[in-house]
Amino acid sequence: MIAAANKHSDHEHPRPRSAAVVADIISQLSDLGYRDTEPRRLVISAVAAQSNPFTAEELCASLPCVGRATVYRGLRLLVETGQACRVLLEDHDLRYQLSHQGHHHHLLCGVCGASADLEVCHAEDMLREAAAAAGFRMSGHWLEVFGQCGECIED
Amino acid sequence: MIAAANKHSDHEHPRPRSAAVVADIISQLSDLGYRDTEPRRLVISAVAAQSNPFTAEELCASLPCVGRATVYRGLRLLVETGQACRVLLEDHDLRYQLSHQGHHHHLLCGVCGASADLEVCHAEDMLREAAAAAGFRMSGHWLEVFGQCGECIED
DNA sequence: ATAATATTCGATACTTGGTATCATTATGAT
DNA sequence: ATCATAATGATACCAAGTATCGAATATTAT
Repeated sequence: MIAAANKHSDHEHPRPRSAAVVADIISQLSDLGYRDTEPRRLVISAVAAQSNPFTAEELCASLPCVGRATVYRGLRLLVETGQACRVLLEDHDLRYQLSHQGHHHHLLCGVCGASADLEVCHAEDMLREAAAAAGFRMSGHWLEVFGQCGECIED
Repeated sequence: MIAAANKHSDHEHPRPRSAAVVADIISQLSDLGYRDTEPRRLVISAVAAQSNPFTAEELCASLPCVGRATVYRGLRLLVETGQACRVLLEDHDLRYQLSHQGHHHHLLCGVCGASADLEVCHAEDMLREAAAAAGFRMSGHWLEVFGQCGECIED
C-alpha cells in the first residue's frame, strides 16, 4: 500500500560510488551549460560525501579551501537543478541533501539525524482533493516526517 | 471524505470579534503565569488583526511603539503556547498566523497570500504507516499545501 | 597553441531574521 | 504599600545567505 523507503544512514561504508555520483552531476551541469571547475567539483564532492542532511555552514567548514560564496553558489545551483534538496528539521533548522529521485519526502530521525526517502508521495491525491474541497487548486506541497529511525529505537 | 476547510481571507470585514480573541489569549497566558502587560497586549492585538500569514518584521513595522525584541518574544510565546503557528511559504519565507484549532495544516494561495485551514490531517495515519514500513517511528510531521484560492482562480 | 570572451571565483561588505545582555520599569501576590 | 520577580527595550550580537567587483579560469574560435 505504501511504497518502501530506502535507508541511507551513517552506519555504512565511506559512501558507495561517490566519485561516479559526482561525475554524473558534473556531466548533467555541463549539459546545462555550467562549467566544470575545480571549486565546483570540490563542493559537489563534499555534498556527495555527506550521509545525513547537512547545513550550508557545515559544508563551508569542510571546505576551507573554497570561498564561502562559492560554496553557497554551488549549493544553490544543485538545488535549482534538482540535484540537491532542502530538508526542514523539526526545529526549523534548514539543511541540504543530495536528491535521489524526483518527487519524494523525507523521514528524519531526531536522534541520529539520519534521513530516509519516501519514494512516492501517496498523500498527493488526497491533498489535491482536500484542496479542491476548499476551493483551492493545489500546485504543490511541502512535507517532512519526523521521528526515530529503527536503529535509534533499539538503542 | 476529506474535511472541509475554513476560509479566512482578506476580503472580509475588519475582523470578527478581534477584541474577544485577544482577551481570550491574554486570559490563557495568564493561566500559564504570564503577565498581562501593555506591550504584550499590543503584540497580540496586532497578530489578531492580521488576516493573512505575516512576517515577524511586518509585525514589528506595524508596532513602532513596541521594541523589536518584545515583538519577537511575544510572537515566540504565542507559538510556544500554541496560540499561533508558523507557516512556511513555497519560497521558504517563514510567516506566522493565529492558530484556529489544534492540529491542522494550511492551504496557501500563492497569488493573494490568503490561507485556509485543513482542519483534520487525514494524511497522518498514512504517513505513520509509511514511516513504519521504513522502520521509523513517526512522532510528527510538517505539511504545507500550495496553490491558488478560489477567488484567485476566477481572476 | 593562443587569443578572445564569458563564466566563475573569492574577499568583503551587506542584509535579513532572530537571540542574548542588562539596566530599568511594571506587575501582581501579599 | 511593599517587594520579588517578570517583562521591557536599547543595543549588540549572531547565523544564514546574497550582492559586488576585480582577479582568475574555462571554453571557443582562430
